[in-house]
Amino acid sequence: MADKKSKKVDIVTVSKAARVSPSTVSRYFNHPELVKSATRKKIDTAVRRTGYIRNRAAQTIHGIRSGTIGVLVPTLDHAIFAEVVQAFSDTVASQGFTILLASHGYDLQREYAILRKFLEHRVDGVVLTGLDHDEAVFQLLDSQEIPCVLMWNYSATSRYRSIGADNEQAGRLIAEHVLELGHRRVACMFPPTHGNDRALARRDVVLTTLRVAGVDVPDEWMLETVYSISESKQDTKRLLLQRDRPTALICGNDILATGALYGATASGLRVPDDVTVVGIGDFKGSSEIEPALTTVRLPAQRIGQEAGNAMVLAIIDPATGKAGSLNCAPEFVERRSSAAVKSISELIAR
Amino acid sequence: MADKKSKKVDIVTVSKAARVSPSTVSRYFNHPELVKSATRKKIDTAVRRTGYIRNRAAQTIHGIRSGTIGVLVPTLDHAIFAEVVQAFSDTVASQGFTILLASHGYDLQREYAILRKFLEHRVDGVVLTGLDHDEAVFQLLDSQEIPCVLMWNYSATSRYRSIGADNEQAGRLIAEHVLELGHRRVACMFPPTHGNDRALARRDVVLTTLRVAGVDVPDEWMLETVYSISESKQDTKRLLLQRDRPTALICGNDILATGALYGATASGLRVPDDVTVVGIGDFKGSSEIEPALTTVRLPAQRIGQEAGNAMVLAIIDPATGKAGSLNCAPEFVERRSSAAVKSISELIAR
DNA sequence: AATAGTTTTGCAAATGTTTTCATAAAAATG
DNA sequence: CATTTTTATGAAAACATTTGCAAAACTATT
Repeated sequence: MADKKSKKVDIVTVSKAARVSPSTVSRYFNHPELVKSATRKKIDTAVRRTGYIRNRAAQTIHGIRSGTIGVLVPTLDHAIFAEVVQAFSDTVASQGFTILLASHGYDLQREYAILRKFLEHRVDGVVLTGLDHDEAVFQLLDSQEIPCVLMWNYSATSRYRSIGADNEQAGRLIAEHVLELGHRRVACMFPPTHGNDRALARRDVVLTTLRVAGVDVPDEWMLETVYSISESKQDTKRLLLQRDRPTALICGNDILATGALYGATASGLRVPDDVTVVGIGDFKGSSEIEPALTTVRLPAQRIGQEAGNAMVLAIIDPATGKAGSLNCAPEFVERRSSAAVKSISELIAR
Repeated sequence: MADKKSKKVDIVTVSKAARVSPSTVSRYFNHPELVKSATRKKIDTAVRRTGYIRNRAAQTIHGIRSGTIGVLVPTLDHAIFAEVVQAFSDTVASQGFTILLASHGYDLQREYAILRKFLEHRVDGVVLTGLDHDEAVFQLLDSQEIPCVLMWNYSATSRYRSIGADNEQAGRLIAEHVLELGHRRVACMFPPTHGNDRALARRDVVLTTLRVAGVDVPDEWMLETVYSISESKQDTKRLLLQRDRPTALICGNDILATGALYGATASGLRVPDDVTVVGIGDFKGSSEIEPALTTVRLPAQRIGQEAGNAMVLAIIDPATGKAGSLNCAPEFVERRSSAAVKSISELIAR
């Protein structure tokens, strides 16, 4: 099979080989029930002999769906996004869709450019990460009337349908846990919030929750640390080596928390006896690390699936598909890295 | 901008708005130097006013490149693949290409189906992961005369151009290190090798290198463990809790090694004093974990970039672009998780 | 101002499909 | 067996572009 002088084989090549008209070949693919089974057989062998592969580009200009979905993430380098994308991709692939993937590296200008490129490819739908986007992005989306879902974060009031976890809830859960354990001297470590509404939402709510409970985080305990285990390990060591150190460290995500755990160990401190460390995310490995990390689970896989299903529905049935946002609720997970303050150390600290 | 009754705006809508012919609008995009700057201006505002977005599908049927590259990985759920894909994507994006991404989950049948789908979309090139693929896949590729690179692994004799690291070399490096440290009682932990030529190559060469040095790995020390920190932690605990335990554990990748490190800690053993643990990969976090992991670096980012550059070159200049395979050499990285056997424990063991 | 040369533009054909409509073939009905 | 109904096929138009060619509009040269 698959020779035919290797010159471009199109639907008319096939139709000649099968001695039928091009229309019939087209029908063979799109409405096989309309073609007699004898003809079907002829075409079948012709397709095989010629090695014909359908040309979706040619279909697409007839207003037929392209079968692609544009997925735009900040980066794939954070395992958590990779996990979401993987789940999304699997879900839509089972319905025959392929994803066009691009990342903007937290640069909102690039996001607009990439979106345009997606639209040039006539994607059937678009998935964006997070709630905040450039106004131009939203306007472009509006003008194209194309299904769009904002994945990863949830907000009841998002401009487009959002499917994801409520970051405020996640932040509140972890802050409340730390408070319940009796900690009053707490430090925070969050990633840079520029162009990152997830991190911003989490940080704000953590701080507010603490403040409401009468706990203020001094500036020098308010760390802004880039998403990296090594940076976080460094910063944690610096933080904990001071004589006047916090009894708890709340990290904006589990990567930072992992680095913090390593940093504490490297400083000769025991977690949770000397210091409590908590994260947000429940990434892979968070449950296995020693000590296992107390965190809040953001159900990445479920989010990817739900978003995938929602997207496919919106594409194949735009009427029904316009349903609302979906909160894949974060869930507090208590493990070994957090413990109640020791009354003695608390006393000494005063 | 961007209204125009929101009905389909195509190149003729624009041409009418600008009072020129469709051909001129087409030229404006494809050969701007051929259109007078006054006309260019007119078209420019018309495009803006109508909110026109080019239709790549319509271009593609003229044999013009689609501007997409199909990328096929086993899964995105392994951070290392995500990293490679990210680097690849960034590299080709800077040249105007977008990637179509799909994963086959180590199922070679699916790989063929996905490749076909890529070809239906008329991708300009295809990237496959690893060296081993179904014969049907290669034949399809042959018949389509489409640029293809095998990413992640290197082999001088691969059927298509391969750009990646030499896994045998990686395996040899780590095995030799363990031997040099004087270990004779060594265990191995590798992922299932079915459909995974990377893992297979590594395991084989590790075993051979050991055997040549007179070290045989008994069956019960030959662990097959799924790619997962928790599984690996479990299996390691089981392995190390036996009274008769190895002095070194060679892991097929850093994820397994990470789990092994946790497992050792959880068993109350110290690394490297009680047992040496080494990995392959140098994943993110491997240098920060306590103790820092001795491993072999597979330069994921570089591989992604090189593959991206090679692919773009092959697409825009098929003549020159046919260069050979590229070995992004693995590099031994000694850190804290490995140490020479203690003579005493060695004596006892004998 | 006429001519030649150059730049800019438009017309029409081509690209690989799908789809509507009409016709031909087959099956069902009397 | 003739007629009607149903089913299967083909012809041609449509889709959104690009491009080769020729005509038109400028510029430069005399």
